[in-house]
Amino acid sequence: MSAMISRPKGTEDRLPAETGKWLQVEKVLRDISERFNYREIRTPIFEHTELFTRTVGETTDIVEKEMYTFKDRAGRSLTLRPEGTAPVGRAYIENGLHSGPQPVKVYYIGPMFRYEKPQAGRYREFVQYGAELLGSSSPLCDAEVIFLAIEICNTLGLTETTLHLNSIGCPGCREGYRKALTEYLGAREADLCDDCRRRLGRNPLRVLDCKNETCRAILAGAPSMFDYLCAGCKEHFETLGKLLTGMGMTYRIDPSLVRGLDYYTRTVFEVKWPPLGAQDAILGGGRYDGLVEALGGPSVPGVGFAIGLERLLMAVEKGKNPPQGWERLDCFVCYVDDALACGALEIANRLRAAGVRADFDQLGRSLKAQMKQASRYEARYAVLLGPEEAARGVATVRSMDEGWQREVRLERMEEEMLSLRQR
RNA sequence: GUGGAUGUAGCUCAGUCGGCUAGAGCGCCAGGUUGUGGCCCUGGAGGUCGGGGGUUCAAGUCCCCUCAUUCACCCCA
Repeated sequence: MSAMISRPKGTEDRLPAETGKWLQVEKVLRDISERFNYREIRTPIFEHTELFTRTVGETTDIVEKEMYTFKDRAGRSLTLRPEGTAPVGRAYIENGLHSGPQPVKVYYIGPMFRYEKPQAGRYREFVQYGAELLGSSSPLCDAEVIFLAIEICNTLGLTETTLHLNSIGCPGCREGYRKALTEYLGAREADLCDDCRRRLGRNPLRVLDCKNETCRAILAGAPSMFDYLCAGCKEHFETLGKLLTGMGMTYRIDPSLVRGLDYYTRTVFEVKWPPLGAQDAILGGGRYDGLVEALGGPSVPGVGFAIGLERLLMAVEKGKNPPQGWERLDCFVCYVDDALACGALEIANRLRAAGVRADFDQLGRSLKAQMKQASRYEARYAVLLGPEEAARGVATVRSMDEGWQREVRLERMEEEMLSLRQR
């Protein structure tokens, strides 16, 4: 045997035993999205690197150290997408969706890639579901998108979630706040942790969510973003709050919620599910009014969020109605000697054509072993085909659950299995 | 990038103070029943003890290095 090749760090094989659960969760996501009138969009897995450096931000962790960037054979710099919003913005412009009816409401499900050190709930290849609403700056949209997110969680049985909400203002008022914060922190620079001293020069807002104790103490007296919000941003935030409350939703205003992507404006939010442990944010999102323009399109606002499906699935499995993810086989066709293998294949194929989930032995095993296999597939029924029955044009149908068995004419087999399956 | 934990059969794990040919349960294959699954019984296959080096008469066990996995920090989904 040659040396074994293992999967790359931070990736996962999804085996048949679990893909059923994924399909179930994905189906819920699609159904709810369509009900909210979001349509699926599929964009490339890789994009020009600049798409992300321009929108996500040069100083963010994602761009600084987490991107899978490579040169193709023609020397172009490409990047495996680390997130889904910028590609949607690009596609929106490139396909002229801004010239069609607004708003544009889309969702996606697909793999994202970030070069991080893996741990529980964090992978280098992970799957995100995302919903994006472009073309309106109304807080109604923020509210709808957040409601959609919570609706997904509730439908999947995740009721103990907490919604964290904040406003980071527009570029205008954020600049004022940034100055004030930089000034305040600059005066206390010596007491900040190493990380925060570095952040101070590059991206001072990031100091806000530092967990270091002394940094937190310093931040307690720091100026608050809320005092610097312009009239428009303030009104937007307050209206959103009223809308959420009106929909019966509870949320926590969390001034430390900053989010690690530069394109966010005004609303940012996160939904956490504490039982998950360290990586307990199952979804996050916000408003991005400058994104489309930054990509060379018209000035079009947008708002959206993304769910990490691995985390969502971990939570759902710990939650109230975990997906079972395995469907029983309807019928396993057994044959008594090799000469009848062809007959078994024919019966199985006829059942399949009739819509019955059917299989038969392909290893030439003993009848006993075939029955065992039928058990392993959790088949509801076994069909036994022996020489005597074959000669008489019948086969034995056995209920694997109840143990009874009876003869059925071969030409009636589809009909019989279909009606048995109804029970 | 930093720190901790763990690497023994397909899976979950025992393996004492360094000492025979490295074990169990589950799973897999076969037989017990020449045409019948689950339960039970019997047998079988399956291991470079992550890899490399060192100490020793002797290493799964001790030491060093390395790789991988995992958890946490950072950050995020």
